Amino acid sequence: MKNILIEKAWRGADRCKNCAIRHLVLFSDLDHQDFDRIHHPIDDIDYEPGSWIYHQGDEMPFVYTIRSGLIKLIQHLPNGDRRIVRLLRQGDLAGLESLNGQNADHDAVTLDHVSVCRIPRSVIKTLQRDTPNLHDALIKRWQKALSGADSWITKLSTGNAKQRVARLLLLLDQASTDDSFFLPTREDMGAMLGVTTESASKATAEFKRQNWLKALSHNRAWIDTDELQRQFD
Amino acid sequence: MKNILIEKAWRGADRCKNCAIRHLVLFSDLDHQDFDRIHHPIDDIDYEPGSWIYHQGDEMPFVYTIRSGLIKLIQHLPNGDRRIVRLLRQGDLAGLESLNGQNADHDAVTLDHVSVCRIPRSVIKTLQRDTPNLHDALIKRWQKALSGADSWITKLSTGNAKQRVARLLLLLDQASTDDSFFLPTREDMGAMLGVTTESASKATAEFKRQNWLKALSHNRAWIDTDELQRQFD
DNA sequence: TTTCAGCATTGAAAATTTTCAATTCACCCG
DNA sequence: CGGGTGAATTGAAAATTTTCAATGCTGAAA
Repeated sequence: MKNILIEKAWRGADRCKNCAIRHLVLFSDLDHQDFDRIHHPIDDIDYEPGSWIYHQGDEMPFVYTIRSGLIKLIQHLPNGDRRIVRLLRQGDLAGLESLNGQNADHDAVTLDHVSVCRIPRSVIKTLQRDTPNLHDALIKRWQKALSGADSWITKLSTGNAKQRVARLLLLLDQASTDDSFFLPTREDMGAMLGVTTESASKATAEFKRQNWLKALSHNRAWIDTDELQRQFD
Repeated sequence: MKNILIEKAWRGADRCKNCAIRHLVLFSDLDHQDFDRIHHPIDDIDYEPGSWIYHQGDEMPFVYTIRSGLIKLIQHLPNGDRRIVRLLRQGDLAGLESLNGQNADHDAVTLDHVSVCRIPRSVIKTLQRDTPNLHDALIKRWQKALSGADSWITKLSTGNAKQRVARLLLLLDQASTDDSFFLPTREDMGAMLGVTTESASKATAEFKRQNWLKALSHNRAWIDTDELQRQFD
């Protein structure tokens, strides 16, 4: 049994070396020698849309590199209110707080089909001791998460409902590689913006009427970025 | 001239060794040998209330450990709107983004009398190469900043104006060591909560009428935490 | 093809927030 | 002690958002 696990571990680290998106993920700067230090299984996992990766309060033995797809981080208030506080996409890390031994700060829920690479905390800890490159990579993730959180406050939690929806659409569009982008449900939009589902819907519908937003296939949309920017900046 | 600077540098590092709040600041885990690596001046600086420590967009050659006092981080939107996105207090780091070579993400403005310890980025970079302890300390600061940002979103940017004001007061009270706490201006409260100055004022005044909030000396207040929690949680 | 379930949209009334214009308050200064 | 200044508070009207209920739309299942 032990052998099987170790075998799996090595396969895991080997996969990392040849990972197609390695330049985007956590191990981009490691060299071959570094990989040889990894003695714990790193697994690729796929999730259906709407899957819970972990729950707020869970113990966190893993950190997750997102290979593809979109994840929402939900935080609950004692009174039952909840906000989506961040979206994670390719190259981001979910469960950063595990590295400090903390329990999960959020629910992590997939918005579409998501593929992650699940890394035991112990692997990070081990590598951290000897590979400065990993430090830098981690610091960069932390920095990115933090500036994401800041702009979530200034862009998505400030101004009236239409402004917020416009800024959310612009952010989603900007983060997308092609010219369409993921359009969340109105309920999720509301939870991101701190407004009701109906308010999110009213703003969205208004933008559609103005032809500033066009729904394409399921969950995908296009926007007139210039016009939205001009109107709501 | 060079000698003067180096002399100053040694004095700086020496001060750190004997710093009264060293357990709270960035260098808590360094040993004597580590301090000997510091060859750049670390200065103690005091600021009057309302001083700008740096401006959004500034190049950032320093990171600042807060020894005492309270700092607001302000972020501006292109349209001129602005939000206070975080408060920093003893032991927190301002200008984290400097460590990635980025320009300042915020204005940092003192709310009361503030004393900081200004550390050149180069010192951190140098120490980082050789002292794993500093890594951990940095990671912890980042983690704290991030979870602060998250709860800013869920607690201070969600719900109606009264709820937000109540949660802000509870946070300020909780962070305080004695039984009074720093009560910001209504304008700053508004900028923290994403509501107008008047809305912040109306909620605050209402709490005073209910005797859930009492203004003490200038800028200091007391709250009935149980009652505020029960009412607005 | 029809039906159904789950979103999305809409409308109207109620509630909240903003806006704008006074006051009022607290404190500093001469 | 009186005046003056900046912040805080208040009130009323306008604007926005929520609430609640109804209706529409779309894709998947039968």
